[in-house]
Amino acid sequence: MLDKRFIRENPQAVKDAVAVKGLDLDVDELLQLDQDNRKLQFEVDEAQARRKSFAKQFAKADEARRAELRVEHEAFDHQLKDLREQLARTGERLSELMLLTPNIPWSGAPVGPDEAANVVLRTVGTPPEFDFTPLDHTELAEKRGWAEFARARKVAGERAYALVGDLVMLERAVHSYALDLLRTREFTPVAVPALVREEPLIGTGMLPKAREEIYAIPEDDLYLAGTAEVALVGLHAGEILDAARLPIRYAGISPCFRREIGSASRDVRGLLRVHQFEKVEQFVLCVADEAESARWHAELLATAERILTDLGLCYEVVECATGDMGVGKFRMNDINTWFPSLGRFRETHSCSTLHDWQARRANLRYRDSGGTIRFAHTLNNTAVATPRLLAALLENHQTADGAVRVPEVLRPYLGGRELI
RNA sequence: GGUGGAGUCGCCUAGUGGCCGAGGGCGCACGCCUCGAAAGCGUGUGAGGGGGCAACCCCUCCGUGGGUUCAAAUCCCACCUCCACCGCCA
Repeated sequence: MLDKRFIRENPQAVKDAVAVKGLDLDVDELLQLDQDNRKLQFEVDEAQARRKSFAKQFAKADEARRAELRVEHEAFDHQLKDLREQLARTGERLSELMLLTPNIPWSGAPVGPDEAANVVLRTVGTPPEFDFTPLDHTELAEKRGWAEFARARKVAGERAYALVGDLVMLERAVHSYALDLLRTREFTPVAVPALVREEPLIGTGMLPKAREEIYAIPEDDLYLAGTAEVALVGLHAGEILDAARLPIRYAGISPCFRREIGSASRDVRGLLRVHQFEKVEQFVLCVADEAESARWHAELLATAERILTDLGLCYEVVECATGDMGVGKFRMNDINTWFPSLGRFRETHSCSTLHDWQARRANLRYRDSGGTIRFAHTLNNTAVATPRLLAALLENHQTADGAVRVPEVLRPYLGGRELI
């Protein structure tokens, strides 16, 4: 969400953002509604003031005067009710549109309608070369008895999987390693609810835009979150934090659920695109300073890169285009990891700065040293998301005899084993 | 799941229809006092929206949403959350 005052003063910037992000939002309608709304607000305020003085007169009046006042009030009351209804209507429509206002993307973002316009900033590491025919992760996992697909689908439908044996231990190792690394960087581990209410989904910007991507449990008015970010922002929604508490750094862990409606019948095989997965998420809540959040963005990105380097994986860092970054984002960098079976890079991490767009929705503020209340900046990036990252580890570190070399950083979590 | 109780300005609390335009205490800030501090005394101390060039003014908010009334923190209804006890349960 943007500041109404900003929209009023910079309508063109908002229209440009709508255009480069490929959105459908009538900014002029929004401006008109905003104007109407303020006019109505003024009229209601005036009427309300009259009503208050009315009630006061009434309290002091004798019975005869009261009878008169009652008659006068009745006419006036209709008017007030009518104004209130009008205000409620425009207010409702206005907030609907406000929830659709995009963040203004940073000037360095490539302009383009989708990921085809993304720009690769750097490639780190080299894809492995095999002197044997490598298996894809699905074949390898099945060969080693590390996953159940057919049986899992009996239980949970398409895209379902069950990890088995050493692959479970590897998943745990990857998560433990990521959490430990983040703890050394003063990120507090938080295990958050994945089952969430509507408010935090609106607060983070997942709703109303991505409704079809989210599992809903209507009996209980709950949803399954697609990322820990939902709960992490939600934890502080509505609060006014003391600036001394910032920056807040969380390593959020949670199961993540995605309906993958937009990707129906893509990547249905294996562990690349699943409905339920596990993620360690990096999250930062900091003061509303562009330089400050830019520094955190760089650090979140660097940490993710460090993780991939530690895991011995080859990756590329991408500057995401305006049309790919999503409504709320100021800047987004994806990290794509090399998958031998695909012969290309696939997204494993996504690093985003939202400026105060998310904080405005979640009403998440802080009091700065001068006592001024401001909306905070929020940022997030994947640390590790499995099983997609496990698939990368299997494929990149496989040996000729169907084993997988364990990256050194994971060995302490696997009883020192070099191979699984 | 059942029964009972509760949710007020950072914290504690007063407040059963008009004097609440929300009182008090704690905390905090500033001032006085002091060599300095503590104590004491005094003053101030929520958020959001709107109007005006401005000093300033107005409106909304007492968990949330409805309702009753000329008038609601206060009465009614629903929901949310918390507490206690009972039942069930990984």
